[in-house]
This record gives sequence, structure tokens and C-alpha cells, in this order.
Amino acid sequence: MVAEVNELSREEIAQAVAGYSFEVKREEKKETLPELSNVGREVVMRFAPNPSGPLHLGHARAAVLNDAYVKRYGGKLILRLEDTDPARVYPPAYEMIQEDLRWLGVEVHDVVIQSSRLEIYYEHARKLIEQGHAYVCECSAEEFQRLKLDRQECEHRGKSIRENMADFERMFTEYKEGEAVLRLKTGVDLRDPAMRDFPIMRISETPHPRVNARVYPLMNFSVAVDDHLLGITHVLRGKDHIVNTRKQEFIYRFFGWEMPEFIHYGRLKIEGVALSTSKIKEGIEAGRYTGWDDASLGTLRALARRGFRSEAIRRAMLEVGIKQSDISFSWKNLFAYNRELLEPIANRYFFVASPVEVEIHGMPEFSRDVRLHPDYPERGSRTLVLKPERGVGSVFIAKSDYEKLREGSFVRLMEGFNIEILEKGREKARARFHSLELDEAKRRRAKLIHWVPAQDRVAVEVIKPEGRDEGYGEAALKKVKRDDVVQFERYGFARIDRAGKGVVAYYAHP
RNA sequence: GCUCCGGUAGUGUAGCCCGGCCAAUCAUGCCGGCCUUUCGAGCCGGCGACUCGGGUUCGAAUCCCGACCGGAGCACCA
Repeated sequence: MVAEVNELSREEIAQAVAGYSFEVKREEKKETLPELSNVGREVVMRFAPNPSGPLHLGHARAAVLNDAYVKRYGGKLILRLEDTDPARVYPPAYEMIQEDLRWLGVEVHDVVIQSSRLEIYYEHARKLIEQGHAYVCECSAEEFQRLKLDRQECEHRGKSIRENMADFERMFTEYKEGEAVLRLKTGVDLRDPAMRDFPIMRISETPHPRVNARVYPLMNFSVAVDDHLLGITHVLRGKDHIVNTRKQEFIYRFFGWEMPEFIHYGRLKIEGVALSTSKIKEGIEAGRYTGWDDASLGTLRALARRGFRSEAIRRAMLEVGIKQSDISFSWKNLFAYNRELLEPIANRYFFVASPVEVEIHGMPEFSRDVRLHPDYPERGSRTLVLKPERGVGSVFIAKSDYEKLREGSFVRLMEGFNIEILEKGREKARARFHSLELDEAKRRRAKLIHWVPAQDRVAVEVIKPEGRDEGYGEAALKKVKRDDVVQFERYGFARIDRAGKGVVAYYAHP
């Protein structure tokens, strides 16, 4: 039976199988994420980035995990853009973030922008003042910190509700930036100094790109108000927010609201790429990066440009999960997931980095069709041609291969023929044609190296995260299109960024 | 310093809540074999971990205590 099936060609198998339907193994199927607790009602979750730049790998975790849970429970995901610090708003980010989410396959049901909700925060702040839970404080940050660490109340704490109401209105008109904040009256003798009378509203005179305002809620306030008003049932976020969750608990208590479920995941250490949006922005302005999709960045658009599929990133993030312990993100694992997706679609080509010429004497006419993909003959083939002049043919090989050659070395040019090195110079080698048969190469355990005929080649530049490789590609590369993902044999996967006479490819991984 | 978390193979992860079925799962990685005109894929096999020390218990990766290590927070950022 097995032998019988093995006799069949790929197409025959495809035909035989076409009649059956298979349950597609989706990522959620072997998902290891734990169940959420308290999922009686509809699950509503949110992804709440700061619009300071496009999304990066760190964001992907929160986005994918929220999305996965919402999909599992048939709930709703709200994208909330937290732009209450005008100094940190990068206007194009509002759109970029949504593009990135679409690319990631994250389904957003609703978009909320905090700067459009300032009135709501003001109203809630007034309520807190009326209830005696908040006061306007004129201490400088340093002054207050000193008192706080000393468990001392400041002189403003004892003001009447009427005074506080009046002073709050003065925040909109009279006080300058830094002169007053609204503080929540949590207590100055709380065990954790971070909890003591923390501020919930402040003044910023930095112009906001979307609204004309000067009083803004601080994160803990707007987050609590929004999470409640938007009906968020489960909050998934990094453990750097654990303290914020406890701060927000005060707000829920003062309003008599029910807390959502909070889940805090640990830090994800990602090596080798720049992630901080502010640093990236600086770098772009300084010309150190070509843009938000510079190959050395960890932004989603940079990964996309290099040929990463969003499914691979999703899988990596689901694998990482929501544990509270810190973890090191492994590029190798991501590479493996991505390779699995790319391998069947990437056609094979030869590309020699830092080319060195090898002159082959006694070379007969050579031409051979080679499959674009070894497993899919139906995709067609490319042709490797070497036309010798007076018995001398010329090819390029990669410098890394060239360095391993010695005089007398016997190597096989892949998909081609066997040669023997006669003379190895600094910039060029002389070799002689030996034979055509692969068996001969196998018998001698010859190294197989890729190559490009000198007479028919295309200039290729490969942009890598850590630099660039320049070299030649085989002539068939003239026909690749932008966005094709190819496999340069013995080199790695890359996405074609510019097609045509001069190919530019962005390197993904081996 | 104060407050609060966490520690399963190189990496990630399951198991821990409700102790025995765990001489610990899966993936990735690495090594070897088969196959293959490379790399990769595929198939087969292998390597590799419960941070340490006490305690509870017939029995502990799982519960308790301590140590060690790692992390977060102590902003008028999010």
C-alpha cells in the first residue's frame, strides 16, 4: 500500500487527495494558552498602545495574545490609542498601528482614541473631587516625593471640596505646566510608597496634534475609567504594570466599580534589534536608519520587509504565552517557524556574495535546466549556461567558498560539473574542467558550491540586519518580482525588494 | 533601601492550583543515519532540564520555610 502510494507522482497524489477535505490545523488548535478565568459574560479585551510609532515585536505579543483569546471566546477586541501625553504622539502612528494590526491578522472590533475622550476624564475627576477622593496639589514633584517617602501629608491635602473644585478649574486656565496636579487621596502612610496619593491629572502645554487641550489624565486614571466604561472584562499586559493595576484598584473602589481580570506577563528580552520607538525615531532623523522598516529594526514592518510572515510571528508569540517569568525571545525559533512557511513558496537561485572569479580551462559548452524548486517541477526551471571562449569559461563563486579552496582542490559547481583548481591567486583562480557526472563528485566527496556564470549575471545587493552583501546572482533573477521571497542556496531566505537589472533583496534568515 | 513578582534541557513551552499515572510534554536547537546534485524539506534515531538546602508526606517538579539567582515598580511616561 505504502509502496503503491510512493509510486505515484506528486500530481497524482494531489489529484487523489483533492476529493477529501482536511481539517486545517490552525494555530489555535495546539495552543497552549491557559483558559481565562471568569468568562461568564462576553469577553471584551483591549490592546492599548501609545501612538508613538509603528508596532514592534514587543507589541506583537500583547496584540496576538489578546486577539487569540478574543477569538477563542468569541469576544470583542478594542484598539485603544493612548495619546494622553502630547509629547509622545507621533501623528502617523495612528494609522500605522492599524496597518500593522491588519498585517498581523489581529481583528479589531472598535477603535477608541483617548484624546477624544478628555471630557469624560474631566467629569470623572470632578466626581472624585466631589466625593473628597482627590485634591489639587501644588507641590513640585521633588517636594512631594520627599514628603511621600516621609509619610507626610502636604499642605494641599486638607483643602475643602469647594476649594479643590475651584483649583481644578484653575488647572484649565491659570496654572502653568508643572504648577498643579490632581492627586488621588489614597493615603500617605501606605506600605508601598508608589501608592501614596499618586497623581491622576496634570497639565501639559505641549501642543497635541489632535486636540486643543492642556489638562490630561495620567495613565492610571484614564485606563481605569476607560476599561470600566468600555466594558473590558480581561486585561492582558506586561508585569511592569502590576503596580499600576494596584493603583487603578483605588479608582475602581472609589467609584464602586467591579475590577476586570488582570493577567500580567513577564518581560520579553529581544536581542539584537532596536525596539524603543523614541530611539528609533531619533535614529531615523539622524540617518542611522533608513526608516521604520530598516532591516536592523524589530518593527513589524521591518520584519515584513525581510520576508517574515505574520503567521510565524503569531506562532512565536502564542508559544511564548503569558507566563509571568521573564523570557528571552529566541530568533532561532522564529526563524524555524518562518522557514516552515517560506520553504514551499521560495524558489531557489544562486547568489554569490563578494564574488571571486574562477577561470575554467578545457571547458566544453554547458547548458542545463534546473528546477526553480526541487519539490515542485510544475513551477518551471531556470537555465544555467556557460559558453566557453577558446575552451575557457569563467564563473564567479562566493569569497567564503573561494577562501577554502587550495591548489589541487576538486569541487563541484552545483547543478553543473566538476572542476579542479590549478592555481589560486589573490583575486582569481585558474581551474580545469574535470567531468560532468555528479557520481564522480560524490565518489571524491567533493564540496558542492554554488556559482554564477560570468557572462550572464545580475548584480544583487542583499540588505541584512547587520550590514549588506553585494555580489552576483544568476541570470534568472532578472525575472523575479518585487515581494517574491526566494531562497539563495547555501545562503538563506530573502525578500525581493527591488526587481529588475539590479536586484535588491532583504535578508530574512538562513 | 522599600514594595512586589518569578526561577522546568541552549531557547521557548506543558505539568505546579487539585502531591503518586513525570526515570517530566511538545517545539526549536545540536549530533548521527536514510533520502537528496547544495542549503533547506522529509523520515528515523540520539543529546539535553525540575536553581540549591531543609521540612511535611508512604510518596514532591508539584505543598511549606530559607538561601541563591533573575526581574518589575518606587515619574506631573505609557
